[in-house]
Amino acid sequence: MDKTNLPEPSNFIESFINEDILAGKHDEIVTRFPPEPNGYLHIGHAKAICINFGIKAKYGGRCNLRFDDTNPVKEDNEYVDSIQEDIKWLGFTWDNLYYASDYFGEMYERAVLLIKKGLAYVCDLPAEEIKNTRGSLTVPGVSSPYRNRSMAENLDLFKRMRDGEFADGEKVLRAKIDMAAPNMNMRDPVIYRILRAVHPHVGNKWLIYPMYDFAHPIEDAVEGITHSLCSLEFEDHRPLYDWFTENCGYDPKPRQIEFARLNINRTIMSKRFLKRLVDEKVVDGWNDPRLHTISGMRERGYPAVAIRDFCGKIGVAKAVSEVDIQMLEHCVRDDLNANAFRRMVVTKPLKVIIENFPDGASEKVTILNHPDKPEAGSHTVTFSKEIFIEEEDFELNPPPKFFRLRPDGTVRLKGSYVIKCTGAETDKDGKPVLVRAELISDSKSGGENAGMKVKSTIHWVDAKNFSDVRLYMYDYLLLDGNGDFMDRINPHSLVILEHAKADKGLLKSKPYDKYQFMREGYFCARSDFSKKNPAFNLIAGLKDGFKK
RNA sequence: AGGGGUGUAGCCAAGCGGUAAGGCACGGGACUUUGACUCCCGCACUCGUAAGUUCAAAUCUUGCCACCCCUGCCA
Repeated sequence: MDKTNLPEPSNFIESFINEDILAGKHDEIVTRFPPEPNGYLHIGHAKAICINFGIKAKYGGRCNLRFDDTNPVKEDNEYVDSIQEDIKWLGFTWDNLYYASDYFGEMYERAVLLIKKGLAYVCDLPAEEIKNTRGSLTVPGVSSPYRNRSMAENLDLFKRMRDGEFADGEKVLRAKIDMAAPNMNMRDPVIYRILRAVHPHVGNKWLIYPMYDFAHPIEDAVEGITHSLCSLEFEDHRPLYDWFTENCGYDPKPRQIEFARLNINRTIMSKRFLKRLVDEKVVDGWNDPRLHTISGMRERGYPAVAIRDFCGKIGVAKAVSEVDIQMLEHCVRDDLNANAFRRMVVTKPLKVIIENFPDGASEKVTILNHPDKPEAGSHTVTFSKEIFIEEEDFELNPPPKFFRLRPDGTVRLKGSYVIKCTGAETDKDGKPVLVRAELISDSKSGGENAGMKVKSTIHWVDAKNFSDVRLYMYDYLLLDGNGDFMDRINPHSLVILEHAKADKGLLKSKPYDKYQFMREGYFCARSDFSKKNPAFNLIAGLKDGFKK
């Protein structure tokens, strides 16, 4: 590493890395993302992924993907597949793909080494007894009666544990550290347990499985990880982590650094709850668009770049915090606004009849796909005597500062004419059901009066040529105080819109399943991501439609 | 005989002895074929708190307060 030209650190982790480089500890910086394949990745994982892969990019180093699969009872290959897909979709490429289970032989050997050093022993205490003798936060633990078995006996017993001579749970291997340590993790932690389970990656090759605290430092050391980044709850484990790398004879040793995990208000990110939502069929699966799993967000139409941008903006620190969901939405809007194709959609249709437009006639109107990027091309929609506008874009008795359509008022139809309202029909409740208007000739885009000033522009759809689509906009799932699930309606979110009317160019095919609209990358800014605007048209973006 | 962490604006977050970056949110204005976007302007005399050291403290010292994590054969 060039010590004279270190990258400017943007957080405390990078400051540590720079210090280590300056101290001459490393030639190359190596990180890893080590998920346990026991669930789908969510936005919280995205933070860890961005940090680890971000360091790789910044320091020109490496970053591995490693499945931390040391507990076969919780893991499944469905998850190893989804995790890879999600990381790739987020835009990252790992240097190597490893499985912790491929190191089981190495780990076994290191455990034997600990026994030979007198630093580990086989304990026959049942789980309950181990718990009882561990002491409490304020009371020291008491030593296991098996703590002083001879090295030869320990070696023999451990080998027989491996060979299947004992039942599950009958014996464990423990590190011999300090039963009186104030740090509970150091009170002779279990490092191997007997478990008869088929492992998704290594099958039934092993009957004993290493525990996280023992396995993780070895995994990191074997791969030459220089900086092992994890979340805050592992701070207490760092002394153990260092104890294992030291006593198992690894050099150089990886350095564990902890950072605060991501919390976002109003969103569920705990794997336990996510799994419950899926298992209890509250949602349709791990990729349900209402979820903030990576696959759910992909399904909903979040651009990957927005998620990366978000992770960069929230920073990395050690204070427990809760980021406002608006920060995420801002990042989404930012990308959509810059890149998404514009399309018009009317979600609550109100019919307008243009009285001075010939019956049965129809005109073509060309609209830029993106207002700032003519190179993105354009699309054509039709205009005829009857159109739909948004219900809320017309007010019979407009409040002050209402700039859209009103009796005798004018408004610009996006990409088309300026119209003047000549009347309206209401139902028995006084709610407008039909608006009459006339267009101002030559006010059409490109026409002589195209430049005429109007207070506002609204979106519309030709009543003769629209696509009838079902739009489903879900809010975030929330938990109530009792931990039971409930749906909550977001003030700026529409829940279910049965029949929206969209300009014909918008959708490719029929019929639409309920999430297709979002999957195809269209966004309704008004409902999904609008800050507050009462009348804003659909910002639509084809997923791959427009390359920046 | 508990231990380990963290407190900077409504929400994130820089800052590491020289007089409080930036983003989100919010408020005001300009612009606008969508009131969006964009662009300006505003938004912490103060950094959990109380003392102390210093010419100078968010930064150093001490006490106190608040919150988070730790007693799985989970990770």
